[in-house]
Amino acid sequence: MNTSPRPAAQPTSCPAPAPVAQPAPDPRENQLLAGLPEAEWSRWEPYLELVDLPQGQVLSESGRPAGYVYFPTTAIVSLLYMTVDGGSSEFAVVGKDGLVGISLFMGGNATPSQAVVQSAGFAYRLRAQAAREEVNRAGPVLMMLLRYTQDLMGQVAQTAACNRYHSIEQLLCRRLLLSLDRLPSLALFMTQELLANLLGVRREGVTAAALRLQQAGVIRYSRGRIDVLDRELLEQRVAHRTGGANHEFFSTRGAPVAA
Amino acid sequence: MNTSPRPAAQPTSCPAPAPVAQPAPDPRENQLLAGLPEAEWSRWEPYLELVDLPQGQVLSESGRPAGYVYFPTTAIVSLLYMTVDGGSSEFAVVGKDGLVGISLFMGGNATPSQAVVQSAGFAYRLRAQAAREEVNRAGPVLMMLLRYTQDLMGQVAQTAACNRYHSIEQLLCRRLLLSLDRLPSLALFMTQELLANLLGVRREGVTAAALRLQQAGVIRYSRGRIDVLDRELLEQRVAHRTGGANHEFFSTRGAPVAA
DNA sequence: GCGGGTCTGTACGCTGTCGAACATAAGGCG
DNA sequence: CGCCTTATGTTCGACAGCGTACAGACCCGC
Repeated sequence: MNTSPRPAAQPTSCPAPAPVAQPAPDPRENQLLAGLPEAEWSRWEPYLELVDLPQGQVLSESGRPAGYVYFPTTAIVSLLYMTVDGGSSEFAVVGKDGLVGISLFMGGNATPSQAVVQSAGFAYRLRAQAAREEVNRAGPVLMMLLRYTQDLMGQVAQTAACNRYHSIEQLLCRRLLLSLDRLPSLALFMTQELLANLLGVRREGVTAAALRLQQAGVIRYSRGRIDVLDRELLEQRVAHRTGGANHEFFSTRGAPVAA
Repeated sequence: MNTSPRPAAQPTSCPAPAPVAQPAPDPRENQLLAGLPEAEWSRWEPYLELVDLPQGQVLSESGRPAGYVYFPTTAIVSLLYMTVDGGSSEFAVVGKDGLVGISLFMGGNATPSQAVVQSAGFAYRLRAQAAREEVNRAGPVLMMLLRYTQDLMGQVAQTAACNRYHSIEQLLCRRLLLSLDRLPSLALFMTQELLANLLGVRREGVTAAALRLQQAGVIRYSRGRIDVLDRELLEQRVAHRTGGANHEFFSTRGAPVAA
């Protein structure tokens, strides 16, 4: 049984991925923005505001309403479910494939969750009010929102299943892939401690799993930097079982994110 | 590590709760229908069709599109995430508080999930086409849908957290409460085998936990029937830890569904 | 009332994860 | 260069949950 509350998975200031100023990316690197019809897009463009999100920044909290909807391009955001004792558990990851701030459209009581920037980078944001108006038009933007919400639901459901069936190593592999899918490079910047908090396991467990992965030539890492050497192996390991059946999952996304 | 695939959590034909014909309930026992403004309601009423759902019936499957949206009144439906090896894991429970068939509105690629009637009872259903038209009006119905989707997302996220942190006994307590919240009585009709499949644990684990609960006077059970004797105790046990902290969760719903 | 199917209880060995405490290594900074 | 902080590696005992196998108990139908 578990005992002490897992610390909320936030700061643990990682070595900044790149202290150099990155070029500001095109808003339409975000796949949702890219998918908008021309009409909606031209209406939106003037309102989109570029922001540079540092690792650890909290974009929205359960209590107070967030003022913006964020469309990440190079940033990656964790959605965390908060426990009353201050712990947390990641239930979804949002990058250039999605948007942060669904609850703004949805109304209703928000869940006790937090959106925290997990990997520093850029995002474009839109004032909540503007976003809501767009929804009321019931046009393509609403459809986009609904479609994404559906995807997100799938990701969360899968997370639930993974949390039930997967070993630490599998959880780790899946989590690395989730970040990998949303970044251009093969380098991830997160400590084992941070990963442990996101996954809801002990840091030692992550260490052990990471060691195995390194020895197998899947990854190489050192002090907060993880280089993925062989993505295919990573994908295999998500579904790999020693004994009998695998509880392999269907992949939500194009690439075999597996589970 | 896990090994053999958990059997999909479907039939295991339970003793039918009540072979007697129940009186057909008012559609507005469903809380979503009850919350509709008069105008929408009168437009809908003619199209609502009462159905008596037997335990085990599959309302929607990942592949083929479901033809109806269901609003349960006395029935309870499990949403299951399917693994490739035929196993399944419940990620949400829908009763009179909700609706089955969100994906109909949402478009996009559906997740590999299944909606299975978990507790026999009544529901009102609406043709998919009619439902979709209603959404396009962008009126109160859409708002209702969005609000419920938000709630559901919360439930799924909580399930993910529970699956990570909770012991079998806690999972069991939570699951009983989820059903209890959606039924009028204190009697549940589900075998330990079925519960095990829903929770993604071994049946023996459920047996052990159920024994403890019975000895503590929380429940009484026999061959597929579970009577809740003390709901408060049940709620306490969800958050109860032997050792240190609890990872107690916030409750999504009015009553302290806890976690 | 007898048989067979179903539901529940029990036992055993095994492994993964946990909690705790400590050891080593790699950078940052003065 | 040496100190200090942070990240990673290691060890140990404890135990929850797993897979397997089987025994009793209850219900139903013949």
